[in-house]
Amino acid sequence: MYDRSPDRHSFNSSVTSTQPSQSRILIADDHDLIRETIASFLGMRGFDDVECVGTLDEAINSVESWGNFDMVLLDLDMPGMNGLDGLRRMVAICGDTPVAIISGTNKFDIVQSAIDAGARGFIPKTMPAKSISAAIGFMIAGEVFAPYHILQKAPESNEAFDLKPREKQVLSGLSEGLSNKEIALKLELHEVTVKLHVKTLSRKLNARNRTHAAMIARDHGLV
Amino acid sequence: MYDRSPDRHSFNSSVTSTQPSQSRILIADDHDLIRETIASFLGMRGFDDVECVGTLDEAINSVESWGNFDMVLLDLDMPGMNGLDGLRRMVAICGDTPVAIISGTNKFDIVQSAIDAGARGFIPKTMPAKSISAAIGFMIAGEVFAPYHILQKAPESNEAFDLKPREKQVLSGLSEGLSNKEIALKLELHEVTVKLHVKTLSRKLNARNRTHAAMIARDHGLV
DNA sequence: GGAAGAACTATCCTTTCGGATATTTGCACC
DNA sequence: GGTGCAAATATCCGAAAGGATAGTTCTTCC
Repeated sequence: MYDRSPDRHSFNSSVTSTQPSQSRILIADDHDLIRETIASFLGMRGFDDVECVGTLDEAINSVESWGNFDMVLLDLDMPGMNGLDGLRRMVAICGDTPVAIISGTNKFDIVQSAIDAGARGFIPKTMPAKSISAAIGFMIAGEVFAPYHILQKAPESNEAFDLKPREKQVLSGLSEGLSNKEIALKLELHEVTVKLHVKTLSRKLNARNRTHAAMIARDHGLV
Repeated sequence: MYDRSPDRHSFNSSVTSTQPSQSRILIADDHDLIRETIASFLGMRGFDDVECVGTLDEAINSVESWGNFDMVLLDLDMPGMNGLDGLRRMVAICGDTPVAIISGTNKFDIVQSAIDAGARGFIPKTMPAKSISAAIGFMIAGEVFAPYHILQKAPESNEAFDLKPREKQVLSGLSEGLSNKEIALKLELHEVTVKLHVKTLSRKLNARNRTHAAMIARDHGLV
């Protein structure tokens, strides 16, 4: 959200420099390779002052003793993190400076809860280094960042169920909360037939009953 | 999505330069002020080659005669755009180069459909110039961009129903497709009690039955 | 023109839902 | 200690859902 916190880099201070300027960035990741790769890439992109550590404790230590970072990146699976608890600790001591999670996973729920827990953004490790640095610039600018594609609701794994047309129609009736009789009326079928469709479609969706089927349909965007 | 299109700027070409490098950007907006503001700001940030036009036709003209832009920004409300049609036309002739929509509105649906229509991103005019340039860098890097806060599902008009805690629990059972008996087991209640809750909660949600209640719950994000 | 399969219909039966009405329990507030 | 209220429980009953099995159209395809 734009109003999430004050933008420490004012408009004026930026227009007089060109891009990243003097940003201090802290990277905390227990994999040397990843850490160094990102660090070196950031260095080339003008983020000149990058510090690297391998655990949450070291990261907290750095922040507390050196402070005034412009951006903190935390690996979600790093020692000491304990899920999002580590993030919360870091956010608490970081105040206004943005803290972002960097992780191998890219589950929608995790991204969501990370940001709810105070993260200024979420960077998947699958993201090209070039994009990562753009994202970091974005977060330093005060925005909240998360890659578009994982913000999308589940990839609409759609059509793996191969429902027949009739079944789809019945399913859509289901998700309106209609009874079999009402669906039958609507589709000009007999109630028994609708019951049959409900049964088979439920089996295809692997649903335990009509309600479950409707929910599954909704989750997969097939209504 | 990362695989949306080839990344014309390879990793190597980037690491040897610092940041934006020589990117040609086309801005199409009918408001002089906005156009010039963005353009001048981009110029200061190293996007050295920015061209400005005021209508879709001019924009298309520029692309066709000069070509090889690295990024095209289209105002959604500009003359000639006609909603997303203009976007589609531009995308069609732009090939791999990213086309983004820039607009005053920030409705979730519009963002969604713009990207579905081929936009590489969506930039609200309320966004600070600094963030805009970061976003542009991000899109040039091959990513899809949309501001986090409008990607969030509709503001969860939530809690207009004032369900009691038990009712919420039962509701969540409902939306898993559980039977009353199963819900009772899970919550350590008796089946009859669950039935009572289902009835009252359905009335509160204005649902015609359990399935409908589950769908309404899902629609309003209260599960 | 017969085989195969899809969509639909018919019966039968058990379980679950949904609704109505009444009673009990526990808690908070004078 | 009585009043009020929310949550839970108890019966009863008709309607709907769910499962199984069998039969009917109708088309398609060889």
